[in-house]
Amino acid sequence: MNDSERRRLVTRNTAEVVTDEELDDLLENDPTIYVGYAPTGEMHIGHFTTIRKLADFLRADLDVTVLIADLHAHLDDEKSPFELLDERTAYYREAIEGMVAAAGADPTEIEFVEGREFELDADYSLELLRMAADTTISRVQRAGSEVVRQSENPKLGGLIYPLMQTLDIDALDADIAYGGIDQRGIYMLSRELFADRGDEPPVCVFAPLLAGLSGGKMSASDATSKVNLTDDADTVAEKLQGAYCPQGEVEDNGVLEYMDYLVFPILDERGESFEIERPDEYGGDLVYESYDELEDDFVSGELHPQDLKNAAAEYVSSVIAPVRERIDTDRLATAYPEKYE
RNA sequence: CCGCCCUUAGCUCAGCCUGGUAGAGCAGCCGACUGUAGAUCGGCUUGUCCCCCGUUCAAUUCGGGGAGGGCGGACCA
Repeated sequence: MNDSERRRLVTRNTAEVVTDEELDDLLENDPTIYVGYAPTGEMHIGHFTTIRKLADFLRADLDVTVLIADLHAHLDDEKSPFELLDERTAYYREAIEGMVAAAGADPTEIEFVEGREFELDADYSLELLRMAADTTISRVQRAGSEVVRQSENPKLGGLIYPLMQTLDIDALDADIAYGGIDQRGIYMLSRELFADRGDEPPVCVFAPLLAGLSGGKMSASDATSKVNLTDDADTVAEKLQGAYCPQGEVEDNGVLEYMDYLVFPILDERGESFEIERPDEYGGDLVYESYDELEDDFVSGELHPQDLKNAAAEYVSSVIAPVRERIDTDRLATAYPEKYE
């Protein structure tokens, strides 16, 4: 595989790369890339869009490491109780493997690591303390503001969080730090801290974040604003039916984003097209080979939101189906006892 | 260790002084209107009033204790 093809695989469907030049340099060798997920709430379709890209990284022949950041899950305002860390870690790993497989790659090629395996090592702890001694509260707060839960009475844990994430890059020997664009603040701080220590800063690749179905940002607490990986076909249809989707508008349109970032990339991989059934009175069925064609028709008014929603629900459901089937519901229940009695 | 303040609907809070089991805004849900959703209009729901004990016919309200949280003081050897 030549460099430009690798580059295309690594960067397609991303929100930002910092920096392009540094990435090019790395791709001349065999770079390692890592992404971390804190096993907090149930995984949803937003995770799928970032995880789907891991398949691209594997195809580009990168060394992919996935960190299940168990300590981070607890450190961030105790989103996960300490006692549930093991169960949630197991659930996250299983779900992530399912998503990678659903994206057409082999999950066994990924190296999975858990935070407690190395974040408690003496040298890691020492570096953490040295970093804490040298970093102001406001800088860390600002870096983590998009990721760490904000509250009136923030815990110390939320300040340690970005520092540990920075040390993880080093500890896992990652040349590239990958994550959602919400991670940008933390990784930009990481790059500065690396430079301060005289180390080579990581290249950062950011995935776009899916908008919420109710318009605006996706909210973890608003169940109707996102599709869960365990949602069945009817639930998916119900949620998409209720989605904010103004005719002809692309802005804040969650339904279109689902198509762009999730459905079309996967259809692409399978070599399938997007087919919309439409009553004759409205013009009959439609077929799209690419997202751009679909967006054009939507903007022009040729494609009505209701017809899009109907088809979108089916495709979204079919895309998450393999993940849904792979998730062990008993494990899910023990990982979230307050939700599944 | 000491002092002061806070804890009421999913969220932000009012009510408590002058006891009679509670309200607003937002959110949410339903209906109307659009071939979707939203916006708009109409309607509706929601509560161990942090816990325990006491006073009282009656406590969210008064008294005592406790828990959780916040702020300040003291200490700076």
